[in-house]
Amino acid sequence: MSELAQRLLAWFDQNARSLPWREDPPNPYRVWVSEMMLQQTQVETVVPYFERWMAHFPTLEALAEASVQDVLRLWEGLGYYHRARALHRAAQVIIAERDGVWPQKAEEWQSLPGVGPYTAAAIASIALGEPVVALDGNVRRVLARLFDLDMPVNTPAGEHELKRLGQEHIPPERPGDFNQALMDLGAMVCTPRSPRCDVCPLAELCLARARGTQAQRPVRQPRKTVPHYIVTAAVIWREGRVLLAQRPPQGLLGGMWEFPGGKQEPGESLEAALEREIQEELGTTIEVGAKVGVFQHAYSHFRVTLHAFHCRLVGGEPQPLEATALEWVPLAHLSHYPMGKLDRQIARALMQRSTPSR
DNA sequence: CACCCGTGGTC
DNA sequence: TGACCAAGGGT
Repeated sequence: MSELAQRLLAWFDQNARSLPWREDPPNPYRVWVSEMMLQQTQVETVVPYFERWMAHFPTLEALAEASVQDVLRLWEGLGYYHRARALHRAAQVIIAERDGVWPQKAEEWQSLPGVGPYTAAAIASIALGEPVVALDGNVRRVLARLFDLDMPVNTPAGEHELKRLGQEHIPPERPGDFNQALMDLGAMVCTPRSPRCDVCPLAELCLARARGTQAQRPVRQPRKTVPHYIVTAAVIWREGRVLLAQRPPQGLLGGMWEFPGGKQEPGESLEAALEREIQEELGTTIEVGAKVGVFQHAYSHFRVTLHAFHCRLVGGEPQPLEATALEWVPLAHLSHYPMGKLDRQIARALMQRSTPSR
C-alpha cells in the first residue's frame, strides 16, 4: 500500500464522520440512496432527508412500489428532482428486470438511470469492494492539491489525469474507505477556502503545500454568468380553493406543482404578462388583483424575481394546455403537493395570511 | 461537448 | 450582494 493510502486510512480510522449510511457491512440499498441524494448536495443537507426516506421506503421493494408523487414529496427541497424519478425508476428496473438482484460491478451500476461514473464507482467501492476511484468535487480538489495539478479539473484531460492519479494509489484492501477518506478529508480539512494544512495527515506529501499553491488549486475553467428573469404567478381563487398546475415530467422541476404564470417580456406590465401567460397556459382569462408578495430565487442556471398576485377567473374553465394536470386545492392540502422552493414560498404566504399565529 | 437541472451556505 | 461551491447525470 502506498504511503499516501496508509496515512489517509490511518486518519480515516480516527476521524471518519459517523453517517447513517455508513454501516458494517454496508447495505447496498442505503449506500445507493445516499449516493443519489449526495450528488451536488452536502452531507448535512442530506442526512435528515435520508432518515425520512428510510422511514418511508426502508427497502428496494418498498421504493419500487411507491407512487411518483410520494417519491417527489419526500425529495422536495433537495433539488435536481430528476434524481428522485431516476432512483424510483431504477428500483423498478432492479425488481422487474434483475429479479431484485443488485448489480455486482461499477459498470453494471452505471447502466441504471441516474447512476453515472461517480455514483457507480462510489457504490461499487463501498458496497462491493471494487477498487475504482470515485471522483467527486472533494476528491478532485484533494488530488489536484496533492499533485499540484495545473490543468483545469473540469475538462476531459484534467478528469483523466485525476483518475489516473487516484487509481495509482487506491488500495485493493479498502477501496471504499479510501474514497470516503478522500471525501471526508476534502470536507473537513482540505476545504475549498482556508484549508487546514496544519492538521492534514497528508501535508508532508502535498505538492501544493510545498509550493504554496493551495489557494490556486484546483484550477477550473470559468462558468458563464446567469441571466435574471422577472416572472409572475397567479393565485386563482374559486370557492376557497386555489388552482395548482402540475409541470410536465421532463425539464425544470419535472412533475412538481406550481401556481401558473410566466416571464415578463420587455415593455410589458406585470399584470399584462400574467394575463397573457394564463391565456397561453390555461386558455382562459383572469382579472389580476392584489399582490401576494415578491419572492427571490436562484436556480442552477438563472435567477428570478417572482411577483405573485391574487386573481379571479373571468373567462371559461381552465384547460391544462401546457400542464400535465390542474387541480383546485384547499389551502390545508397544499402540503400534499410537491413544489419547488419558490412555489412553496407562495403557498406559505397564503397559509400565514389565512391562519395567523397568536 | 455545451447546456440543462435546485438548493443552501459562504465570503 | 452576487459569485462560487457542493458526494453529478442526462442529452
